[in-house]
Amino acid sequence: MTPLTLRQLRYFDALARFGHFGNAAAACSVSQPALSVQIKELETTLGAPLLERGARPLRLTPFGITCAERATQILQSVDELADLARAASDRLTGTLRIGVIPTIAPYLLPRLIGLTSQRHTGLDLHVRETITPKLLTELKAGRLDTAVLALPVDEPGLTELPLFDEAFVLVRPNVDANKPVPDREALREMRLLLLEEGHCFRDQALSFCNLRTALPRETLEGSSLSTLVQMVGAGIGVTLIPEMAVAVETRSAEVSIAQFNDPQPRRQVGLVWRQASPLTARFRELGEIVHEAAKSQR
Amino acid sequence: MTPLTLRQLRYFDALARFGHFGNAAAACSVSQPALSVQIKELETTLGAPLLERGARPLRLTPFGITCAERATQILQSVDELADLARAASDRLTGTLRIGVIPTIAPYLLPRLIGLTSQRHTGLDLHVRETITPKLLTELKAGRLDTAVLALPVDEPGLTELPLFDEAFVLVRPNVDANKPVPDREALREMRLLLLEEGHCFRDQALSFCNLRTALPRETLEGSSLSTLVQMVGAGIGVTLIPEMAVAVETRSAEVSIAQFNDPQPRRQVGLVWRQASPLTARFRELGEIVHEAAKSQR
DNA sequence: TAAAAATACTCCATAGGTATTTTAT
DNA sequence: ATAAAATACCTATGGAGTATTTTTA
Repeated sequence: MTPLTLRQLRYFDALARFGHFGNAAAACSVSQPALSVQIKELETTLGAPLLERGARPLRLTPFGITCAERATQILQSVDELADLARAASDRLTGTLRIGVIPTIAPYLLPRLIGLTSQRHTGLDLHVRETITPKLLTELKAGRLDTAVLALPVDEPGLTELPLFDEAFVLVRPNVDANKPVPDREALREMRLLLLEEGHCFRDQALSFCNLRTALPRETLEGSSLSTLVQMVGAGIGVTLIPEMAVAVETRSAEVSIAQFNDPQPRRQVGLVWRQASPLTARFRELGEIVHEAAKSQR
Repeated sequence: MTPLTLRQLRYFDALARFGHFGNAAAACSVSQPALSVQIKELETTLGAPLLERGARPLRLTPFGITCAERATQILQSVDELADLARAASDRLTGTLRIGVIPTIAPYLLPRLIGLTSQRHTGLDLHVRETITPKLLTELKAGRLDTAVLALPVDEPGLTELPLFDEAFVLVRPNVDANKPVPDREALREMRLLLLEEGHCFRDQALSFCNLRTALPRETLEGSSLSTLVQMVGAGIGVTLIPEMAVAVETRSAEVSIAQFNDPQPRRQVGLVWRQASPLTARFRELGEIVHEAAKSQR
C-alpha cells in the first residue's frame, strides 16, 4: 500500500478549492492527468471515495468535504514549519507572499520593492493586489503571509500593526483651484467620483460625507484612483485620493489638490498577519520598511 | 528546490524520539543512510540546521526541538485523516493498534481476537501489552488507537468508557482452603505476594490493605499473576487476582480461591482513546466486544 | 579503536508528461 | 458536439539499498 503524501493533500486541497481538475492542476503547475492520478491514489490509500465520480459539476462526498478541511489545516501547519525555520534566521529570507489593497499598491510597491531588495537580499517578494475581504480570506487560508491595508480589520486570529495615518485630499479641476475648499456638506452637493464597490477606500470616502451608500446621481465609478483623477481632469467631477497617491496621480493630470480643513478624512494604514505566524518578529521589521517606503511618497 | 515531504517528517520525528540514526531508521524500517539523507534533505528545504552535526550523543538545535514538536503534531493529524476515512465506513477496518495492561491481556486477548476476527473480517489487530503509564504515553502520541485498562485514568484529552466492574479474589494454598476468609486487616498480617512496581494492579491490591507501599517483609514480587499464583501454590504466601484471571490461573496450580466479604476489592475495566479521534463510534462498538470477551472469562 | 553517521554508487519505483480515449452535458 | 476527466505509455527523478569512508568519544 502506498503511503499518504503531502503532494496528494496539496492536489486534493487545490481540487476542493477549484472544483475542477484542470484548473486545480494548473494551480499546482502540473498536468491534469498527474493530478487525477494522485487524487485516485489518495482515495485508494484512505480507502474511501473523496468525490462522486461521474458527476459534473464536480462534487465532493461528505467524507471528501471533511477531508478537504483537514488537508487544508495540515498543509497550513506544514507551511508554518517553513516559516518557523525562517523565523530562526535573523533576516527575512525565502518567499514572502504579501497582499496590498489597490489604493496603496501602486504608490507603495516601487519603493518597497526597492528597499527590500537592497536590505533583504535573497528575499523573494510575491505581491498580490486585491480588495480587503479577498486579502483577508487568502491570509487566513495561509496563501498570503501578510497584507498592507486600511485598519481596522478586526478579524479574530489576525494581528494588526498600525503603521501610519494619512489624510485624504480633494482633487478638483484646475479651474476650481481658487474656490474655497468645500466641507463635507458642500462635498455632498458636488459630483463625487468613487471607486467601484468593494474598495474600502470608497466606503471611507462615503462615510466622510456621512453617507452609507452612493447617491443615485453619483453613479460614476472608476476602477482605480488613476481613472478617477483622469475623469476629474476632464471636468466630470471631483474625487478624494490619499496623500500617498498625490505625487503619482497629479503628474499627468491637469487637476488641483486641496487639503480639507475642519475634520479631515483620514485612514490608518497597517500590516496584518496571522496571529499564530512564527514570523511575527519579521513582520514588525517589514512594517518599518513599509512605513519608510510610504513616507517617501508623501 | 525539493519540496518538504511527510516521509522526511516521519523520519525526523523518529530521530527526535530515538536520538539515534540507526534506531530511528530501524523504527522506520529503512536503512540508516536512507534516513540520514532524508534528514539532510529536510534541513536543506527548511534552510536551517535541525541537529548539531558532529555531536554524540545526538542533540537537536533549539529550532530542531520546536520543529520536532510540530512534526509530531502534523503526523498525528495526517494519521487522523486515515481514521476519518475508517470512521466513514460502517465497520471497523484496517489496522487497529490496541494496548492492554498485563493483568488483563492474557485473559482477554484469546477471546477478543476470536470475536473480532469473526465479526470484523479484515480488521488487523495490533496488540501492545504494557503498563498503564506507557500505554497512555503511546496513546497520546498517536502510536496507539485505544487501550484496555483499569479506570480511572483521568488524563486530559482522553475519553474513558467504563466497561465492567470486577472483584479481586484471594488466592491461598489449598491447605488453607477451609480457614475463614481474612478481612483487610488480617490480610495485612499475611505474606502478600505482589506484582512488581509499575503495575496498577499492585497499587490496587495495596490500597485495599490501606497501604501506600509494600511492607518491607513482603518484598516478594512477581512479574505476572501467573508467577504469583505458582508461588502461592508453593506455599510461599497468598495473593490477589482479578476474577477474569481465575479460570486460567487456577487450572495448573494447586491453590484455593476465596471471595472477600465485607468491602470487596474491585477494579473498573474500561476502554480509553484520544478524545479527538474520529473513531469514537467504532471504539464504542469495540467496547461491547471487549465486554463480551471478558464476560465469558468469568 | 569501536560505534555511529556521512558519502558513494547503483537500482527501481513512482510521479510526471504527452497522446488518446471515455464520459457527461 | 464539446469540454472534462480517465487511461495508456514512456521517461526521468528521487528514495532505498549495500558498501565504504569519515568522525568522535
